[in-house]
Amino acid sequence: MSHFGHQFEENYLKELYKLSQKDVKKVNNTALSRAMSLNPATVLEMVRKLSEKGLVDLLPDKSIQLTEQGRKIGLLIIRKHRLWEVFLVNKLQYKWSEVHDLAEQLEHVGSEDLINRLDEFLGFPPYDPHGDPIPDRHGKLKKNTAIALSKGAKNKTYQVVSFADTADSFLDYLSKLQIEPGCRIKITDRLEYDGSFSLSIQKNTIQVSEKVASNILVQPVS
Amino acid sequence: MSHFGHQFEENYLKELYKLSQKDVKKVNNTALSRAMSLNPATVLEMVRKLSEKGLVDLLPDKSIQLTEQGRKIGLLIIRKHRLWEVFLVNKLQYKWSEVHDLAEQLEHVGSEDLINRLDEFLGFPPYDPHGDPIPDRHGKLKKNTAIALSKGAKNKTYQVVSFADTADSFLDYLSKLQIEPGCRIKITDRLEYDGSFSLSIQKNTIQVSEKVASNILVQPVS
DNA sequence: TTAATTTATTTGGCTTACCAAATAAATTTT
DNA sequence: AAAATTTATTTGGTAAGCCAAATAAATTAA
Repeated sequence: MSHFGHQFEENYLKELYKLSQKDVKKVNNTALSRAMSLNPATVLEMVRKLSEKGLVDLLPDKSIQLTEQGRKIGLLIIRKHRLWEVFLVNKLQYKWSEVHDLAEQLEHVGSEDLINRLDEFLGFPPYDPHGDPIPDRHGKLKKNTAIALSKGAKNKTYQVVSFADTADSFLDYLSKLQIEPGCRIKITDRLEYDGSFSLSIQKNTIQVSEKVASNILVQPVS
Repeated sequence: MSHFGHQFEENYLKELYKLSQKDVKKVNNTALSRAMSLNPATVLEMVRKLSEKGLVDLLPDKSIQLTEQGRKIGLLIIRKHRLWEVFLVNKLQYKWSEVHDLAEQLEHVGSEDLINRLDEFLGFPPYDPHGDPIPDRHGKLKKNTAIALSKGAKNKTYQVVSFADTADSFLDYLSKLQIEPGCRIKITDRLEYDGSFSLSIQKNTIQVSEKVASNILVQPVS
């Protein structure tokens, strides 16, 4: 079934890359299984194959680590994903909240050459429509200094950079609240009871849960 | 493995559609197997599944026929394939001879909405880079009425559809003359002596040999 | 440190799309 | 019509990627 190229492999490597960015601690089998919504047995099996291929190292403490080669592929998939998102939004007039699922399919298509051409066609965009930086063709990624909005302080204003959760339903919810990359949000209050936030956005005040706030990545406005 | 959408199904339906166009005679299991380079047992199995899904009819004489529903899907895949080819050639500067494999991957991506947007983005091209007609969103397929430019009439304007000769050197020559699919050419004169043509392209007038003109496929502009 | 819990691993099984080889059925040659 | 050939179908088997349930090992709590 080489019909499918290395789609499965690529998804594992991409997820491992994401996890390695997110958490400081080691990535173990349970973490990866949960992140991918797959059975641990399945993941263990696959991870061993990746290890045989030299894409992953299985450390003695059972943590899973990308090799240099594996990291490169994971990052390439992220690059592809984000560039296709730019294409869908800038060229095909999709809303930024609609493109994730399509990009998940497109990210496995074709060659590195294709994505380099797409990059050029799009004018080498540095960020995707969600505000996430796009790795360049050498794998260089801009540093992201964003914090979760939930870590912000009352009465301070922040600029939205990107979102930690990329589910379409979440992005859809955000766009209905007019929360999008680049916009400004002031934390007007916080409810101790359930940790929820009152936010002021363009003269509207809205309420969001702590979970939502923790998935909105922002930068302090100077 | 619904992970892969209906990629397999789609390939069978696409191939059946192509066969139904090509040959007048019935399509049997052997023909389909050969066309797809698959074992007859494999194909029989799959065709039965397609039949259960109402995408294909198995006639008493063992011939395989697309149902209306199946035909629609097959044609949609062809539409997707050809539109992606146009994208790759017109926007990403691929050569016509390089795009088939990539288009075979892209044709299974995403939704009908995606391809309609792509269609619009590309300006509703009637033909792909190989000169094959692209079905419109309603499944209407233009009759391929392309003729060689050398068969055209003086003082008439034509739109370039494709090229009969696909040698790199020829395509290179054409692109230097700014002759490309979709562009308009008016035949301003013809030299009886050697059959060569005077053409007007975007306010420039150029001379081409009869041989060159015979390899440029065009459509009359109404 | 013992018990409880969490994590890792093994085992047996499922489904899908594939194949080779055997048999059955139909068609073509002779 | 009988023989030869081609086509259709059946049978048994493979590899991937997945899962549930059982067991083993490690970690955390008591």
